[in-house]
Amino acid sequence: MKNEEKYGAISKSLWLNSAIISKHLDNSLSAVHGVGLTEYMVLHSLMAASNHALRRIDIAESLARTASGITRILLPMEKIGLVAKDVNERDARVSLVKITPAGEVLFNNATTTLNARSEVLLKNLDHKGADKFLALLQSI
Amino acid sequence: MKNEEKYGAISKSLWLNSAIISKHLDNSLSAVHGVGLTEYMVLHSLMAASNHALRRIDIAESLARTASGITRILLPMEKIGLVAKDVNERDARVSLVKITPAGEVLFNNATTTLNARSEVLLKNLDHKGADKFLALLQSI
DNA sequence: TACATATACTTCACCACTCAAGTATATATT
DNA sequence: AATATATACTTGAGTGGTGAAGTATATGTA
Repeated sequence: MKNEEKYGAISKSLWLNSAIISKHLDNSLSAVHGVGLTEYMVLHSLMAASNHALRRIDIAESLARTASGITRILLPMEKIGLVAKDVNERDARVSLVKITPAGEVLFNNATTTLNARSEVLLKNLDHKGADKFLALLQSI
Repeated sequence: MKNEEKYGAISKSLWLNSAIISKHLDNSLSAVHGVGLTEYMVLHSLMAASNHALRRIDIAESLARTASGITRILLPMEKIGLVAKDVNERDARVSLVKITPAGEVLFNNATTTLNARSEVLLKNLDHKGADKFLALLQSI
């Protein structure tokens, strides 16, 4: 019984803080740079990839989105020139995505915003309920 | 320079894990109970409130959503009987929301699902990159 | 070689939001 | 009491997704 209660508190701390934090960061990015957290994460994945290119389905899995969601997200990103299509010569089914120089610039600027915003968020959270969040993660 | 780098890693760990975790939990709740993480959080807020009732605008703020978003989320929740409207006699502008018995049942079931799913997630994350996440939070 | 099955997307119809603008009620100022 | 301003929503138009079904290419099996 006591373990159940304890784990319930851990779980709650996890979903509550995760949801609120990611939503706040998403709002900040949208307001300042016109891209949401998902778009930023796509750029981040591309930056981390070899050749700065990835398959759509791999992006989907790593971001916990569906393939169709990635298709829709990439469409406007291609239009404004943040990413571009690339072909895979060995498999005509895949449509690789690569980041453009403009995409890299936006990614770097957005990273600065995100770092600043994270700092503020962590301080705010500390006042309210972040201590539980921390305790949770230490206990894993 | 070194501090900047270190904080950058902390920030990244924060947004990446928060976004992925909340998305996974959202997906699980939707699949099992037909409600998303936002709806669950609304129910949670109501359960925690005195009289199990809240103003829409307070829900919006605590969940980092807009007032109009809350209006739209509550509409289907009212239709399926998870919440109900209540009036504030002192201020005719406010439209209080209260949780129904059916809402409480769903909330309790969803909590069980969420706890189980959180446990799995935390274990999975440990394999990949949760250690950074933990290190981050310990360092705050 | 032919056929079944799997993979990598894309498209359609729909839900989950956001911002800007509108409505109704409350509060402060004169 | 009259008017300006603020608050608590709601509505319209548009973006960020989802699941199911469709298309094109690849792979395994007889």
